[in-house]
Amino acid sequence: MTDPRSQTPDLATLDDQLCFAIYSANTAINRMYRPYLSKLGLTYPQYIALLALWETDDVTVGALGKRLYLDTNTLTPLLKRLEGMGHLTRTRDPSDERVVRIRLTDQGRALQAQATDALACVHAMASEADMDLKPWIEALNHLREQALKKAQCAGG
Amino acid sequence: MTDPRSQTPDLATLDDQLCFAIYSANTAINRMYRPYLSKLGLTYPQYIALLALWETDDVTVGALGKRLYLDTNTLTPLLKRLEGMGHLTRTRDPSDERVVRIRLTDQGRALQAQATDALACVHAMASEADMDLKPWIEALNHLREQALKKAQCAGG
DNA sequence: GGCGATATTATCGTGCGCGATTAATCAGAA
DNA sequence: TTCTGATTAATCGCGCACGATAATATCGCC
Repeated sequence: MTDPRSQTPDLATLDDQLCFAIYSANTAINRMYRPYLSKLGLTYPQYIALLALWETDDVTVGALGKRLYLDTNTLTPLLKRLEGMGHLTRTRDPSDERVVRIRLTDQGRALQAQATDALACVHAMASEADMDLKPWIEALNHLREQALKKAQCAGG
Repeated sequence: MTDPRSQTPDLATLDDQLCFAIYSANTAINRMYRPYLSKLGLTYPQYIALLALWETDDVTVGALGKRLYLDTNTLTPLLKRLEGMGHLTRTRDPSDERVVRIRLTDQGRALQAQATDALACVHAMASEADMDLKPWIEALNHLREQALKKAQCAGG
């Protein structure tokens, strides 16, 4: 216990922190996508939302939020902006007026083809770094579930 | 090519996207930390900044920004809030009035000991999930560097 | 010394992310 | 029917992330 580092244990240094590694990797990926997405007039979260909609269209705000792990306080204004751009429509479900259904427009669907540049960039990065993305993605998804479980525990 | 999924190729599905895996893992980790940090009156980015300062104190805003991959437009208001809480001081360097030096107060240094709960939570998660964090962190740091390189390329 | 170029930090506007609250609708019981 | 509680979405305020711009200080060159 006379380790000189006992005052600033390894656990507390920035490079040893999982939180900083994920935080900074996320902003870095965001910055990598940004130039491609700005050509399409999209932000990163808007792109993420469109990814979900390209996969499953005609969903409620709540269902989309569950898919993206976001609440309506984040989604509603984001979706309004995408609606304003003409990429989707937001309409109350006549059979249950509480629900708002999100549907892509033709223009919104057409965006998917235009977004290939961003994807190509990621794969270029992966191949340059000799990385196989699949295990990464699976591991990160697993990590997310673990963290969410812990978050629900503590946050009650 | 008669695969029904040819209209929505695998590349474009949410769960196969590295960007979504990191994005959602980051928000999940954020949520895991939140209850512990809110007890200390800190936000997640404030905690990240303090991690850097606990490691290296008495730095300029610019140097801290380089360490955290953030610019002054993000850091200045964040540091002002930490200053307002009494965790650090912001003083112009008399030998170069352009520079602002950030120094932890005793109170700011004392926070490090109080932040162990958050760390314990991460390690509990890791052990429950049978994860060795070290290779993860190294790999994520590598990923960040690759992404930043790509970002500078494209955005340059 | 004076002046343009560079460096460092601060400011402003927009769009997330989220805790807290509110509003509107629906379902079911009295 | 009417009232109560639950569900769904929207709104508000604060803090971060960042592009763009501005303000101040320093340095190099003449």
